[in-house]
Amino acid sequence: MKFKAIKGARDFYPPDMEVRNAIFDAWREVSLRNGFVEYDGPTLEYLDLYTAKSGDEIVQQLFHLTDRGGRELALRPEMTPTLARMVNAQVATLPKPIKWFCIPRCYRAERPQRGRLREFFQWNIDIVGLDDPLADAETIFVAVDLFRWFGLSPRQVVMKINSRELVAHMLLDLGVDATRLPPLYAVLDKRDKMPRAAFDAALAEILPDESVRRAMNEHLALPTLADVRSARTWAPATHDAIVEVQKVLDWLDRWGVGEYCTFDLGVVRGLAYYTGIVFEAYSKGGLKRSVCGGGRYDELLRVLGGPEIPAVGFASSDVVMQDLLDEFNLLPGRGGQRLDAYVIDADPSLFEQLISIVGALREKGVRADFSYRRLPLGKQLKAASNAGCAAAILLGQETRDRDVVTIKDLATGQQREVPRERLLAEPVSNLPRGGPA
RNA sequence: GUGAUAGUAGCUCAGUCGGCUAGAGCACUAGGUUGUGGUCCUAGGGGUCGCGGGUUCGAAUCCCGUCUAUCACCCCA
Repeated sequence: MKFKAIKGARDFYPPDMEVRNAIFDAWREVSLRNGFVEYDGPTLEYLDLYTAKSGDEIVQQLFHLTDRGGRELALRPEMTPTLARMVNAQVATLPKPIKWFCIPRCYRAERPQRGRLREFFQWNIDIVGLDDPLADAETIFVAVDLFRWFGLSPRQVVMKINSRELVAHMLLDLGVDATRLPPLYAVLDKRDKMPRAAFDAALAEILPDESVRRAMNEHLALPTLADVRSARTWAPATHDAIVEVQKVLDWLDRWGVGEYCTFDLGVVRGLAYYTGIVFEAYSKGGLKRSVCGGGRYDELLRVLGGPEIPAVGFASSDVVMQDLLDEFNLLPGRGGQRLDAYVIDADPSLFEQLISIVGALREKGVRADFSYRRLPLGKQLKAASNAGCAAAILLGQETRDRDVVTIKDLATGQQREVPRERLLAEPVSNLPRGGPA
């Protein structure tokens, strides 16, 4: 092959498109049924939108170009800066809270791996303008609601919930210097991925005081929120953070998804801008990858030139979602095209009538097709089956003599005659199943 | 961007101590079948063995480079 798709990009053949659409449909339906509305923005943005948020290093990790006017542009690596820009532009007039979702195509100039490509789709859910644990809880609920949509059980996926604020205040209470927190988050985020010795070494570099390290390791290993609460006498700010996490967990219980959710002090997220609740969903199967992640980012809109306005949200990629569904055999079947009716002539002399009937059916919203070649009846039926069709409509001698057509249910093999006029007047009620959606 | 492993038909793979026109299953196309499909039988198309170079009388097979994929780093927005 002389020409290939570029590295880390995918071709979507019709069967792949079916899977992708099934995931998009789920994302869209779940978003809508939770009260979110869809938005979108440009794929290309000014490069500084991303450097303002993430610093200059980000440039190495995204595709960027200079246009003919000398402007530095970038293919969007994520949606949040665009969201912030759009919200900031109309922040005075948008009714709050803003509940928006988006399914953007995004680009990252990284080395591709499983679950991680250079071109991918992301599902983004954000609530802007509501500083209340209820918003955090609802955001998490939406992610879990998607798992339920696909039939994923609490035995297959888990939503781990934590709070940056809680971790921060715990560490301050335990004697950690405030300036050490950001580098600590980065190390803590990788705790499960690195060997124990490497973790200890990295930790010792940030926290030279061994007694502080020991206290931290002890307290961060506490399995439940109740354990944390009773571990020692915490400062008021720490106590407030505990109460806030408890509220989120209580709301999720009340919403009926408590079984999916668990408190986990190990989830801190690598990103610098998270300010409160953070969460990550994981497969409980072999897939050792986070399938969606997010949290509260109350500073970001201000950093990007807007007012101080609270926000919480998450993102999840179609690549990881597909891997997750595949792992549990929940990918929708690749059934081929869906047709309602395949119209067949038993004799080439009926072909012109066939075309008229196909035209009339299509006008009524019936997904109808036919064979271009005048094949024997058996071959046309075979073509109907291969097209994934519910019904065949046969035109034959009976059509010529009595103006009736024969409708054959391709699933059961049963067939019956129907006057042509009746079929065309009420095609949906005369066809075995399917019909316009 | 760094390192490791792999690449044979659309898919899953056989074939390598270097040797004749490179194979199978599935899929695809056609026929068996002039008014009844899914099964079955037969035949066919499809490969510069990822690409380029080297060694050799001779390379799918050995060597180098490169591309792509996978894995570990980096990063994970």
